[in-house]
Amino acid sequence: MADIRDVAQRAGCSIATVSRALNSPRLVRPETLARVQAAAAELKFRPNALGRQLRGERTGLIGVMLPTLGNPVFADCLEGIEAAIDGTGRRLLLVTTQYDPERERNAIETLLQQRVDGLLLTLADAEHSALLDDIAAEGVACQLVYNDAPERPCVSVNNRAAAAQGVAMLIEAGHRDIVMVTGALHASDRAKRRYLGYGDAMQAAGLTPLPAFEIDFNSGARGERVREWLAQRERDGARPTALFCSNDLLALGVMRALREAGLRVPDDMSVLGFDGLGVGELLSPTLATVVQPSVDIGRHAAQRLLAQIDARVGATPSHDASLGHALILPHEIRRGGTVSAPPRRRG
Amino acid sequence: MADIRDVAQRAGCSIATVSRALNSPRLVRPETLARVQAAAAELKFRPNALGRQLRGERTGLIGVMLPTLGNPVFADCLEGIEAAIDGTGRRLLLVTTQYDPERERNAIETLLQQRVDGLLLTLADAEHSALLDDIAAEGVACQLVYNDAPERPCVSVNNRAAAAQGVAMLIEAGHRDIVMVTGALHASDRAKRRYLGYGDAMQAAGLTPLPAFEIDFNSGARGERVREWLAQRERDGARPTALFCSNDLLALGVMRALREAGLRVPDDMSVLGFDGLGVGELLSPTLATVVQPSVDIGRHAAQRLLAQIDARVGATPSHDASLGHALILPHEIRRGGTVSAPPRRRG
DNA sequence: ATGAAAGCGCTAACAA
DNA sequence: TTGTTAGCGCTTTCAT
Repeated sequence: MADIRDVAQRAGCSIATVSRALNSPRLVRPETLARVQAAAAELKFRPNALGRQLRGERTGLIGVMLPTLGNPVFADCLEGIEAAIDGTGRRLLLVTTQYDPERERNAIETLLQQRVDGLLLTLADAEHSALLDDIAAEGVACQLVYNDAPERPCVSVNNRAAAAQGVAMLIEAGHRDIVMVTGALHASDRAKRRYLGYGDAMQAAGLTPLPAFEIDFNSGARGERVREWLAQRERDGARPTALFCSNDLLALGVMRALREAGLRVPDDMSVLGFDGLGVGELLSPTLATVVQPSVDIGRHAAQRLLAQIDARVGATPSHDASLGHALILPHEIRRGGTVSAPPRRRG
Repeated sequence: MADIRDVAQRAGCSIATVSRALNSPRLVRPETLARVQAAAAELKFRPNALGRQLRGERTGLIGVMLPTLGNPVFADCLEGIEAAIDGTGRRLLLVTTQYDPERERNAIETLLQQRVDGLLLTLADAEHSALLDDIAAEGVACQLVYNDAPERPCVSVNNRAAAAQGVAMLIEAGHRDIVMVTGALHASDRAKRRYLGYGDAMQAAGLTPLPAFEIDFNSGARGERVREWLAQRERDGARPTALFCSNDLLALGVMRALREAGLRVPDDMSVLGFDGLGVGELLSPTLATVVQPSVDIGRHAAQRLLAQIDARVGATPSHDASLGHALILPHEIRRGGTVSAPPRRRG
């Protein structure tokens, strides 16, 4: 593989000139430029980014850490990120963590070793993460994605308020027995906030919040679990009329379980999701959900990160103060076919 | 940021010893090792991967290029890739191309400049891509993903046979008027092969293959297009009874358009997809589709790539000959609720 | 078991 | 406008 020296030799100039010809063509005489370009082409010279990165101040690398790509909400966000960095000459280093805090630690360390210019992270729990302070201390640009930690640089929706609004919509539709279904609550700060929002809405309507129904997100036997739980509630005469699922994927799984249990949505049970996955609109009935602008979340986070990185040039740390706090994007309630008035009371 | 020299100084040894302590601890006296580790910890030393990569033979970087993450089929594949490289100490450099051949060129060039050890690619059209020969000539390990190019190193299903089998299933169900719906045919070699498979199945049953109905995948007004087309066919008295969509996402969009046009699936029109997206099983009716093992495709491709990379150590090029051809994974027909017998003939 | 020294490929002063 | 040169941080012979 030809290196810059080979090109210099072939073009009959010094390596400095080659470097200039490639990076600042205007600093070199047209004739020389042409010779260099010709030489480079003939030798199929491909600049080694590592050399440049090692030397320079920036690598052009952005580290992205997400829980999983199996949930389209994150894939969508990543599309937004890609869109934002497109044309900036940056590249993405991607890691997924499967919601595992230890993997989060390792991943970040790895990204930092690669000397990324900045980090875009979704953490399992942003509140209790000492990682963030470390990162801040390193002086590496960083934006959280989806985590809404008021005091941190992040881009998200207001999960609590959004959830509350969604549940309020259920209440308005006439529901009083509403249960929130979620993955392991301790594993996600977003789920926790959404549960708080659920509580807010219930109380605001004079209703008593019920304990969340937690099901292991990774378990294959989710349907089974849901059916058991339903049967149990049935026996207790306490079957809810509406389910608020902490995310759309979960909602889809729950709906399937309901179907298998012989319950119709929304006639026997209303279902509300959270995320606003595109597929939700393609179903029939369409999935009612709290929509967060995933692509925009990614896009904005990336834009803020880039601004933060650029600001680091000779700017005082306080200069990017505006990027140091949360950017809360608007959510939206998507009324869908999976929510209707509750069935008339049995008995 | 502390560098290896700082650590050496603090530990009272040379930088060579620090390097050894970090990379081959057994080559250094336990006492020295301890001192180095202590020094590294105290200084929060973080090895600079760029230095190592520039010096060494390998970067540990894998370049991944996919059309989009908006289609879960690729996100799933990426999950498989991640799973395969997990624990190997490699990192992923990710780029999406939106099916744009020019972006493909640039992306690959970029990845090569970063000196990735290997490439995992899904190309718009693998057959007519000179890129691949270039890459092969560079001596960079490379596996195609999803593209089934018999003579290339790739991992995929047999798109033609799989499509034929899916269409055969429609025929068995009693359909004779079957149209294939697809994005721009010229933009994807997979769509082309699936159309060939459609033709195979039709002819095998003594039926005449019909021209494909191509709709712009990126257009927002897809529903409108579908409705127009349907109306047209209606006027001609040639409305098909079944639609074979070249992928599941398209199938979902088409189903929505059908619904909006007042047609019921499967009562008025059967729909068959291709991909086997997980969400397809959650719908009701469940989406009938030709399932490809996306996660496994990714996983296998990554595994083969790693093997190829490892083989490059002092092995003759012919050694990885076994990785130089296609790996065709089994597909599967998922019978779903969106396919039934055709409605009785009108009139 | 450890150290000295030579680069990996590139950029950016500094000189000319 | 161009060339010389000194590294960026690390690994790896080759000595000791």
